[in-house]
Amino acid sequence: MTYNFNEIEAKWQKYWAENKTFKAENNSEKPKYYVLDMFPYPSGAGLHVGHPLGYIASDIYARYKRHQGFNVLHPQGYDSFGLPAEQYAIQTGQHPAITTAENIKTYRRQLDQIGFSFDWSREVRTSDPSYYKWTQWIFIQLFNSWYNNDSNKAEDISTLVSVFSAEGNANVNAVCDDDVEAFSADDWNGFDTVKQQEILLQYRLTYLAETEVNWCPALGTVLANDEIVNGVSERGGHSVIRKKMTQWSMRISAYAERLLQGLDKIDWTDSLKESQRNWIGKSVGASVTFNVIANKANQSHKIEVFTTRPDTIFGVSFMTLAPEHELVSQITTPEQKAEVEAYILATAKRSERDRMADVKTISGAFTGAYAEHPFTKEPIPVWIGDYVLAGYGTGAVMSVPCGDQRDYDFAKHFNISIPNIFEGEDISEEAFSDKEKTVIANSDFLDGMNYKKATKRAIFELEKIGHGQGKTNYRLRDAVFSRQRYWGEPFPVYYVNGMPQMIEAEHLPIKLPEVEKYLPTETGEPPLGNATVWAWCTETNQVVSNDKINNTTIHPLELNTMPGWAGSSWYFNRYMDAHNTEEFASKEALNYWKDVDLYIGGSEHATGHLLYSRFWQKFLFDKGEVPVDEFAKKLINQGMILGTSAFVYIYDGGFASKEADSESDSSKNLIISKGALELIYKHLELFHDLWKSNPQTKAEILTNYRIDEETFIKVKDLYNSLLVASGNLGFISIAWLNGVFPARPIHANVSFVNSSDELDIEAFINWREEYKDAEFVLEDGVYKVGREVEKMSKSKYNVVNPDNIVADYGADSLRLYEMFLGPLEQYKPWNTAGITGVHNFLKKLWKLYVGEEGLNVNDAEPTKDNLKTLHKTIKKVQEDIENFSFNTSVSTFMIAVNELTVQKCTSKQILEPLLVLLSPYAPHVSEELWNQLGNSESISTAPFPEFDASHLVESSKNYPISFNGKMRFTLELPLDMSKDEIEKTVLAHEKTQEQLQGRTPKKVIVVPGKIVNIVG
RNA sequence: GCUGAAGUGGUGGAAUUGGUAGACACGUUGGACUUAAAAUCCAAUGUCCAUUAGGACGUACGGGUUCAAGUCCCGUCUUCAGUACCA
Repeated sequence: MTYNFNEIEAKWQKYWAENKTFKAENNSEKPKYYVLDMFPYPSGAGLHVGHPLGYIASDIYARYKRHQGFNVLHPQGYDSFGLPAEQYAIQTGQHPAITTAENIKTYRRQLDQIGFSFDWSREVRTSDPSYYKWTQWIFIQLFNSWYNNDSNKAEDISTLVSVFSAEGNANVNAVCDDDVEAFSADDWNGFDTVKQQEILLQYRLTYLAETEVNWCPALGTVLANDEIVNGVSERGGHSVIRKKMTQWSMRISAYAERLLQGLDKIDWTDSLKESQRNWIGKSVGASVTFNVIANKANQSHKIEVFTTRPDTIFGVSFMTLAPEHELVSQITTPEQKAEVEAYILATAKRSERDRMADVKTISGAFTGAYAEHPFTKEPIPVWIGDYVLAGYGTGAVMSVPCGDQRDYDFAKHFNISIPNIFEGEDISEEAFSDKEKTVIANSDFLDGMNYKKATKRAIFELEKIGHGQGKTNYRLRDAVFSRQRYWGEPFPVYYVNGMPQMIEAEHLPIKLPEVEKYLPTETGEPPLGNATVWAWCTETNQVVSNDKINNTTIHPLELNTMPGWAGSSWYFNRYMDAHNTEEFASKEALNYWKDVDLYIGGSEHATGHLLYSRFWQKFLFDKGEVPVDEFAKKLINQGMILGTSAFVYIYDGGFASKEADSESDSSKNLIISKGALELIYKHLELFHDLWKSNPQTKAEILTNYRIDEETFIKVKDLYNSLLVASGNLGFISIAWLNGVFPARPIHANVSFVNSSDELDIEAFINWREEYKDAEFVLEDGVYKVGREVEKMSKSKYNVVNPDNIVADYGADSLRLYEMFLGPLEQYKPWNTAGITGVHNFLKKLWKLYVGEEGLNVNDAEPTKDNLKTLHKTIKKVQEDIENFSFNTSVSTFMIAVNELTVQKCTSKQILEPLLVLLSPYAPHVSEELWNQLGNSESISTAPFPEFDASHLVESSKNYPISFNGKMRFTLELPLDMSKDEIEKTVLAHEKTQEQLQGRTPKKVIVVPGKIVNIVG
C-alpha cells in the first residue's frame, strides 16, 4: 500500500465536514480558547501560497489546543465589502454581490482543500444584511453617546441633555469639538430643536463635520493619500484638489489615552505596539498664549502655541507659524506682505512628500509682526516657516533656538539671536536638547532648576498670569467614517432640516439599495445618489421611493456608505454567536468566550484595523455590551511569503550580416542561458578578439587572458554555439562590441522551471508566441534561468497557486512546507522545488507504519531508544508550538521518523502517540493512520502525549575537549564522574598529550555535562 | 531623521542560560538499481591548504569582555518595514 494522499485527504475532509468535528459549543465544561485569523478579503484572484501561511499556523495552534483539552473556537469568514468588487462592477456592470459570492466560493474551495479545522457554522460576511444590521446598530450607539472625561468613559447622550437643561455646559468635562460655545440652562432650553441638535453633534462619538479631503472631480470621488501620485490620481492621472466636505467622523481621539494605556496589558508584538504608540503620539507640555503687539490698525491678536518644554520659555527669541495659519494674513505688516505671500504660494506648490523629504533646506519669511513675551514683555519677531505643520498642535511654535535643533538652524539661517538659557552648556555649534542634563539659567524665577522642576514652575507661573496651562497633546486625529462608494454598509440615517436622524434599531437593517450605475452621479453625489428608492418614511418605517420625499414624513436617506474598517472592527465578537437575530451576540456567549486568545495576521493593519477595533471594543465595554475592553490578548504577525521570479535573457544587440556590420531585427531573438551569459560577461574581451580573429596561439591566449585550458574550451564552445545560433537566425554572427554585451532579462513563468532552474523551452515558447522562432543558447545541454526574490505578483509571473501544490503533493505536504520555510514572523521566499523534502518525509512516515502487506504496527515492547526518540520529540514539539516556532518542529518530526526507521520500530506504544504530535501539522495522514491503528474516534481530540523526562536520562556524555577554546576531539565519559576525575582522565588521554606537545596546561576548565577546555 | 526587525554555506534555515557553528531540508557531485528515464536507496558536500594524518580561516565589518562569543558590551555598515520636521 502506498501513500495515496489525494484519496486520504478527500476522505478525511469529507469526514470532518459530515461529523462537524470542529464545531465549537458555547456551553462546555472545558476551558475556552479562541484562535482567530485576520478577516480575509475575498479577491477575484483567489489564494496564492502566501495567503494560507498564517491560517496554517493558527490551525496548528487550534488543533494543539484541542489535544490539550480546550474547547476551541476557530472561526472564519469574509470581509466582503470593498473596493475591488465595486471597481469590477463599474467596469462590467456586474452586481458586486454576485462577484463577491463567486469569489467567496473559490476561496472556500481553496481553504477546504488545505484541511483547516474551521467551525464553518459560524461563518460571517460583512456584506450580509444580517451582519451589517449590527454594524449599523453599533453606529447608532456611537451617535447616541458622548465621552465624559470625569467618569472617563462613554455615556448615553441623554445624561448630557439633562445636564444642559439643568445647568448649561459650563461644568461639562467632555471630549468635544474645539469651538463649542458656552451656554446656560436657560439658553439651552430656549434653543430650537435644530440648534440643540447642532450642539449635541459637537459632543457625539460619531458626528458630522466639515473635513478637508482629496477630491478628484474627474473620478467624482475622494482619494486616499496613497492613491495620489505626484499630485494627480494614481488611476487615470486626473487632477486632485483639497476640498471641504461634510462627512461622518469617529471621535477616536476621546480614547487616545486609554488606547495608549491599554497597550501595556496586551501581549502584542513590540513593533506593533510601538507603531500604535507613535500613531497616538502623546506629548505632555503646556499651552502658552502670546499676545501680538498691536499694529497700526490697532487690532489685538493672540497666538496660542503648544510646547513640551515650558521650562525653556525664557529662551524664546522668535515665533514660527505654519504658512497656512489663519493669523498670518491678519498680522503681516504691509512692508512684509509681498514676501510672505510669495512664500505661502511657494509652500503650497510643494507636496507634503516634498516638504517631508527635504529636511535640509531652511526656508521662511518674517511677517513684520511682534509678539510679547508673557514674562519679560520683550518683543518677539513672528515668522512663518514650513517646518511648522498646520495639522499638529496649534500650527504655531514658540521657537527656542538654544534648545531645539530645528529652531537653531532656522535662527542661524535668518540671523536671529540665540540666547543661551542652559547652565554650563556650549551652544555655539548646535542646540542642547538633553532634558535630563538641563539646568536652567538666565531665566528669572527658573534659574538653577532642572527640567522637571522648571517645567512645573513655569506652568504654575503661566497659569498665575493667565497665559497658559499644562496640556497633553495627542497626534491621533478623529477618523473620517464616510465613503463615497456603493459597496459598503449604508448608514441608518435620514435627514430632517439638514440634521441627521437615526432610524430606530428595530427597523434595521437598512439594506443597500439597487442602483443602475455604480459611479457617482452627474451632480457629484455618491453612487447611492443613483438609487430611486432611497428615502425614509417615518410613518411606515420603510425605505420608499425618492419621489415621495415631502420633508415632513418622508425624508432623504444618507448617500455615503461606511468604510472598509466598519465591519471588521467588531467581527470577532460576532463569531461568538454568529446567528443571533436579537443581539449582536448574546451576553452568555460574550461572557463565555470573552476575547480572542490568539490573533494572527499581517502587520500592515497596525494602525488601521487594529486601532479602530480596540476603539470600538472600548466603547462597547463602556456601554456594558462586552465584558472586556481589549479584544485580543495575544497577537502575532506572520511574515510575507515572497516569490522566486525566473528570468530568461534576451540578447539586445546587433548582428553582423553580409550587408552590414551591425543590424538588428526585433523578430529575431537570441535567448541566452544564465551561465552562458555569465561566461560571456567574464571573458568579454576574449569573445571580442575571437570575433576579430586576432591571430594568437592557444598558449598566447591562455597567458594573455590568464585562463586555464578548460575555460578556454568552454569559451570556444560557447563562441561556436553563438555563431551557429546567429546563422540559424540568418546572420553571420553577433556584432561583438568591445566591452559591451547588451542583454535584457524578462520574467518567465515560474511553472516552466524545474528544481534545478532548468527551463522547459517548449512550454515557454507556447506561452510567449513572439519567441517561437527564437534561438536558445544553452549550457550543458539545458537552458538555465536566473532567479531573484520579489514580491509575489501576477505581473512577475511568480505566483504559485496552492491548488497545484495540493494536487501534486497533497495538503499535508503544503502545510508542512509552509511551516518548514522558516520562522512564522519572517519574510521568506517560496521555492516550490523544496517541497520534495517534506513530501519525502511523509512518504517515509507512511512506510514506517504501512508495509507492502499492510500495517507494520504491533504490540511489541518499545526499546529504550524508541522511548528516547518519542519523548525528546514530545518535548521539542510541545516547546516549539508554545513558542510558535513551527519550522523547527517539522525538522524534529523528520529526525524522529529517520531514527525510528533506523531502529525498525513497530511498537504501537511509540507510533500511536507520534501521530497525535504530528496531527496539528499534517492532520489528514495522521487521521488516516490513527484510524488504521484501530481508533474509531477522530484523532482531533485525542490527548496530547505526556512527556516523561526519565526516558531522556543519559549515563554518559560525549565531551568536547577544547584547547584554548578550540574543539580538538571528543571523549565519552560517564556523567556521574567528578570534576577532578574528568580532569585527570582527559589530561591522561593520549590525544591530550599529542595536543599539548609537552607543554603544561595553565588551567583546565571542566563544566560537568558540558565541556572541557584546556588552556596553555 | 526617528522607531522596529534583520544580516550565519550555492539556497531556505538550526544552534537552550555564553559551552562541539552549519541540525533538518533543497541543490550539487559520485555510486547502486534500470535497456533508459523517473522514482527509490547509499555516500560526499562551509572556504582554503594537505596524498593521508591533519591544519588554517570562518556567523555583515572594526574593536572589547571571557578559559570560551553567532549569542554579551561599544562603534560602523547594509537590507527590509513603519513613520511624524510632532514643537
